[in-house]
Amino acid sequence: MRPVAHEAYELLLASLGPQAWWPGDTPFEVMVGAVLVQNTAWRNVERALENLKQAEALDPHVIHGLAPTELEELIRPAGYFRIKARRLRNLIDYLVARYDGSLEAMRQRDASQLREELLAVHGIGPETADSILLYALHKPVLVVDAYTHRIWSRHGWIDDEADYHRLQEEIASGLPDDAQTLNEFHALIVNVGHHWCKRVPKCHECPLRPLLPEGGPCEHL
DNA sequence: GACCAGGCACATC
DNA sequence: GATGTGCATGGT
Repeated sequence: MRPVAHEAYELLLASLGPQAWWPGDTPFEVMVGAVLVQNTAWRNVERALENLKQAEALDPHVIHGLAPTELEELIRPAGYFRIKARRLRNLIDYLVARYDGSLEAMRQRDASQLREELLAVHGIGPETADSILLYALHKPVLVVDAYTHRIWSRHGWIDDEADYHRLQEEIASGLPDDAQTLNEFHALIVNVGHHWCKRVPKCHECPLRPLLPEGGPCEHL
């Protein structure tokens, strides 16, 4: 029997198709988006990114030079704007100080070292770090988010209490170790999250139903 | 008007 | 170590 992660991946890819995911014109935009989307709906992040573009501020050195209140106003639509302005600033301070603002330079280092560096930045936790590694730097790293956790625990594939790393190991060990697949996998999971596995779930129509043992249940069936 | 959204740090016990 | 709380906007 193949790992459930791989079964889920194939099933979702077949039913939903390739996602071509993480909106963003440049790696830097993706990185900024990763901070702005913390516990926030993506549509709100879009407004904030649009503001930054309009102000021609979607650039490490420009943001670096912005006054704190200017940055806050630009990203306000993304919510938690004071906190996020600080977090973004911390991240960009690091990017400028260590890599002269170049994501290309950053990408030359290996993923485990970058992960440590990112986690040392105040305001960057495991998910944000992994999102940057995968979607901005194209490193083969699995991103685990609230949807992943919800889906896996509701189907009984992992203990409810499992932390980020345990869930990440559990799922990643069943998937090929390449950025393209891990990107696609997380994108498919978010798609399921958006449409079927919210707080109020629609399990009956979910494409993952075939993976339930006969008679269910996902916790909400 | 309540509830929710692709986290994280911090306080308190 | 475990549990609880603040942070804020915009859509349903």
